[in-house]
Amino acid sequence: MNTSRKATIDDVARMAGVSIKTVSRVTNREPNVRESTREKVEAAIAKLNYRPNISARSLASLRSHFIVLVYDDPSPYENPSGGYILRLQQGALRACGTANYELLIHPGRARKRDLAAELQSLIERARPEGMILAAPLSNMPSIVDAIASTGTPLVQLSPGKDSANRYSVSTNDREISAEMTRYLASLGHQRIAFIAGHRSHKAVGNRLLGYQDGLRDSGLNFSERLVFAGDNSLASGEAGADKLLNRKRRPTAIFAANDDMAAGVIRVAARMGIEVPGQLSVAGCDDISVASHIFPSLTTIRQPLAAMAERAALVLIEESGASSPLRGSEIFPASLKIRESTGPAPE
Amino acid sequence: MNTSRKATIDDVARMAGVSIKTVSRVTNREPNVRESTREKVEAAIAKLNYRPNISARSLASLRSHFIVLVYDDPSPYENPSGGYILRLQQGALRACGTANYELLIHPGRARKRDLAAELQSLIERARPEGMILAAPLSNMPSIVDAIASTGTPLVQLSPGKDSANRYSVSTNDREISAEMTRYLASLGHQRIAFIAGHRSHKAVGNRLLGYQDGLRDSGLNFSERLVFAGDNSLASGEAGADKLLNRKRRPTAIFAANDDMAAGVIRVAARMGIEVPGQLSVAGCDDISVASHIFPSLTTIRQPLAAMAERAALVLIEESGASSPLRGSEIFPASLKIRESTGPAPE
DNA sequence: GTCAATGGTGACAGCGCTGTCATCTTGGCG
DNA sequence: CGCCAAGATGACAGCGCTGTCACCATTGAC
Repeated sequence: MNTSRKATIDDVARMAGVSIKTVSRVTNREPNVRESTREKVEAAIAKLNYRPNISARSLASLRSHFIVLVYDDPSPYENPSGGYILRLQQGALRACGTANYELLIHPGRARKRDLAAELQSLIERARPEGMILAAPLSNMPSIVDAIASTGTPLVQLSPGKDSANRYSVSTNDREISAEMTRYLASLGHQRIAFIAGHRSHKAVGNRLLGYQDGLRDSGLNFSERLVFAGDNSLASGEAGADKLLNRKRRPTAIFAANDDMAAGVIRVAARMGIEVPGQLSVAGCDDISVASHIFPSLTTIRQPLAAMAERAALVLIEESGASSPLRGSEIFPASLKIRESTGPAPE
Repeated sequence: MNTSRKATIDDVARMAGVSIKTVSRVTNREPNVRESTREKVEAAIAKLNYRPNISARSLASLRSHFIVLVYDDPSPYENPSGGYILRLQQGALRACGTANYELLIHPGRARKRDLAAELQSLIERARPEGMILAAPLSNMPSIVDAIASTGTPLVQLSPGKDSANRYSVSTNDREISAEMTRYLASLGHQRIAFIAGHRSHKAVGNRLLGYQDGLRDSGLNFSERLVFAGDNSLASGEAGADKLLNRKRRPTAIFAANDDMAAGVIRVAARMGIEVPGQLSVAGCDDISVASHIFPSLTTIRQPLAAMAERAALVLIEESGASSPLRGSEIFPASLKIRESTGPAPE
């Protein structure tokens, strides 16, 4: 439309016949503006197509109107299946969109020594109003402390210790993993193996506990020999499957702590000519896109990632300005997603 | 460390015994600063751990020091495999990182009527220095024009018409698709089917042309009957496979215009008991994470998406401030990624 | 009818930086 | 040794907005 200069608050004020402060009050929904005045101002805003300049606003108010989502930059050889992060982004963006905030995404490399310093620098330069920290970064004390020390409100997307002075949004990993295990047991499986994830990922650790709970609930014994220590990667899932499926009494079900590893199991089974789910049931966790794209499609656990991230962003936006540090925790329950890869145990 | 007030340019100037303008010169790498002065200032910057405030800088300079990456928000039922976008993000972020820029990601819904208005509003509020538009948004004139009308530098991540006053970074879709087709022909395949993508996606359209080129190069005839019109989704790949594989003389190779559809073909083949690649070769395009996670892993075309986005960001950063509008185009060649899903034609 | 209490509004000083322009140095050269 | 151009530096006015505080206009209580 117009390539000319953008309207400023002065233009609006002049047109509406009020002071710029009153315009500011209207755009910020502050109280104490007479209805008729508000309407005049809003008309001028509409006519001029005025948008407050974000930089000026941030500078003047010390509120930047944006938050940062930080996650571990998935290195190509580790976990290229981006469903996880994308869903987090979607959720956070949803919250930002309705509140007129912007989202800065910031992939950090957990392996990098100075990620903490890097984040501090980002905070100092840009002054975000809050940060959302995704797992596994959210489990790393050095990162968490670095952010906390700047006073930036922080929401961790991982199980939080209630004691801590933090806010955390997480899912019921342990309970839902127990449920998955019980589900497999209810199909008649007696030897249910588990491929565990990387140690540093706390949520993934909880899944092992849930697996054990589920076995106990179903009257099955836990055996170390049915657990393989993976590292979240497809390759480690294949390695685990190789080992577990070549045992003399092989498991009839394998529950992997994430979908990448479960996909690895399915690949090995296909290569070995083991029918899934006829001879082997496979379950994963996370419901990343791969889960529904492979054959047989993967029974898995769907975490409400987008909802969790949305909530995290909302907490930051709402509490922004509050003086007391954020604390508390919320659990968003996950659900089983039964697909093709699980079925009754073979005779 | 310090929870106290952040250092400002005044603090640095005072400590270094120079004016704030000189500090500004140093942080912006402007010429005409004596070496010894520069060192004094840098020492002060280091000691105070000073970082220029982004908002203040944007406000004063009208340069926001950030660029926006806009892409079509993948609706859950359309293409949940985020490898595409994630790789674009990685590339753009790489360029931003080295240049000390920030990246704002902005998923828009192509289906939404007012995406153009939404982007204009974003531009007016935040004044990005440039925008990177990913396909298929980059093919939509309404979007492109809306951005162009604001004067914001724009790089399209899709084949550009040379005539246009735009900058585009794209890949050699047509040529590489021809190469894939020739590769399949070289394996002895005579009936090579093609599952086309959604019309609106220009790059995907080019792949059909490439397929035809490849057939011709290999002395094979093109037949409409071997082409199925998909829509980029897994489901449409399954539908295409269903149709193609139930023909009396079924194809021995299927080349799908993207990996989601190729994954669909593999799923259908597995369900029908057709061996891949023994009885059917399958090739995809994009090399999203799914490609390597399924069994058999997918032969596909790998586009240098990250490199393309990195280049796009770099163009914007470098040209930012230039008065003449950005124009030109670059081609980043893709490569075949031969994996398990293709093999010699059956007898 | 007077006086507080409250609601509504505006003047003005920054927020931390960069652009402009004036001023002061320096070094090269006749 | 003096002069001038180029190099180096600083003073200062904003960028467009919000926070503070002062002020005026109502209103209701007495």
